[in-house]
Amino acid sequence: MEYTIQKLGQLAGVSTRTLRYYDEIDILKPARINSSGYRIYGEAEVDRLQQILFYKELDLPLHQIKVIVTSQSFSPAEALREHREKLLNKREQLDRLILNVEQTIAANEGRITMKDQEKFEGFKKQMVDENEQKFGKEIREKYGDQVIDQSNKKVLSLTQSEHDHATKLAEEIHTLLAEAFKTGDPAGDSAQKAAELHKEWLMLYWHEYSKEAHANLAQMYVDDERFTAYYDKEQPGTAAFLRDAIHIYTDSK
Amino acid sequence: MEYTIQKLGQLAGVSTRTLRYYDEIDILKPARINSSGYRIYGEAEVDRLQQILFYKELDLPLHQIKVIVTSQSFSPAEALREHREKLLNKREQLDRLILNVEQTIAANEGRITMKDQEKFEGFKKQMVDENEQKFGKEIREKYGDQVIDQSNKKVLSLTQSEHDHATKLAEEIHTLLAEAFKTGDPAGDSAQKAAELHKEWLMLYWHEYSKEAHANLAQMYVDDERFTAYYDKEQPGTAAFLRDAIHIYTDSK
DNA sequence: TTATACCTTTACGCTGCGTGAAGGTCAATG
DNA sequence: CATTGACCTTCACGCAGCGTAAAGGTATAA
Repeated sequence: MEYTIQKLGQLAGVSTRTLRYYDEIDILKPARINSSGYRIYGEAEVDRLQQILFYKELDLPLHQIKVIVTSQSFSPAEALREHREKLLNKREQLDRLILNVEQTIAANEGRITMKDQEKFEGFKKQMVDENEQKFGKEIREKYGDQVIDQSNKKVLSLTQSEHDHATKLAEEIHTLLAEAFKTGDPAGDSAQKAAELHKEWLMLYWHEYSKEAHANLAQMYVDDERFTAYYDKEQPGTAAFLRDAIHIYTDSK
Repeated sequence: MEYTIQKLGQLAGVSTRTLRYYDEIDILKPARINSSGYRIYGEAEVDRLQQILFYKELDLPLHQIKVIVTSQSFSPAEALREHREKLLNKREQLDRLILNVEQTIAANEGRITMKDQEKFEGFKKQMVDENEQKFGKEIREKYGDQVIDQSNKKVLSLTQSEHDHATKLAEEIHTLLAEAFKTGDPAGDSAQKAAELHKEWLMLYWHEYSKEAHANLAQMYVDDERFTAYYDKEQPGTAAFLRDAIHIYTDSK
């Protein structure tokens, strides 16, 4: 059985333009060209087109489909698994997006309040930027680009309620820490509670938690004067106290 | 505070190319152009850019964002709600896709078995095409384009297991119907069971079920010789019998 | 003065076709 | 036999949202 371009198109449910395009990008060539220059397709081409359409339904890009169908020895399993990962990521992202859209609708009938949403968005970006400027190079050297990029991405993808949560946590930590500092005991209840909240706070920004990283960060609070200044603002010695509390906390777990 | 293009880009986390593009499509114009032809942005532009980026995070297309930010009176709520619908559809589609990919991986280590998958895909398309050719015009006139397009889309998006299910159902219906026909009683147990299975089968292809539509279809089985031929193939009178059974079934519900 | 880091416009590239335009071919019809 | 209509062909632009040169002007510090 032989098919002209339109016949094949009808059979498979694709346009003639699509078939010409597939010819152009060498993913499906006609079996032969007749004396008038018409494209003639045979059974083999029908089979191949069906393969192509099958993978296309799985939303694979054509250049990948090309690899799969042109090298018959190639195993599509790995490509599909990889593709599956991408789809899962896409869905996660989509879920976040939907949540954000819904929150926006609910909050303001869709209108951004300059005082809130905008500041919020601006704030997140500013935060990432500031962090980059302040600590970018050294932290990137220490932890590698990937870790930092992931963290930045996580910050930017925080929803407003998550961000509010982080802010509240930071306040609680501050209060608790001031209280604990008075007792002078980094192993005490309030100090340990502060360390735990600090871990919770961290997990909003880091994509994975480890005791070691947490302990390291605590040490950095003392080593780096920019951090020290932040924590010692009201009570000198608070940064060191927090470090001790965190170290006791991470050791005890 | 005034910003050059790069400053603004850094502040907001977008490329200079993006800002030039936004200028080009009239979505964000600089406050002024200085004597050297440089774009100079002010606070108002920062605000506007933040709005734009906010909506962009919600994945709205730029032309829609343009409408929202250029007409300050316009309420974004409806646009967002509409957008939300699209996102939800997208997620549904994505879920189907993931399921299909996973099934494919599980079934064959990703390789298509020509005898199964291909036939399957081909079959679905053939089915839709055949239906279009046979009944397209009259059914479209009767039920409207939308209903038919939706139904066709649903058929094409069936997963293999759903399709297998449909096939099994069709077989069961046939067997049951032949059995019931012998009793001659369309209100009997087996005939009513057949009608119920027929409803279940239908719901795989129709995007919504109604008793009226089901009853109408049953009548069509008798009125239209193409259907009648199909059901009466082994036992003349089966189509009418099925119609009666379905009518009793839909009336009793 | 020169290096370097900015800035400008212009324009092609990417994906997967849809949609003409301009022009041949084939089969049936007046 | 010429015309009609339904095919076919090859360009080639358009779509979204920029990335990425290329080619050249400008600001600033060494």
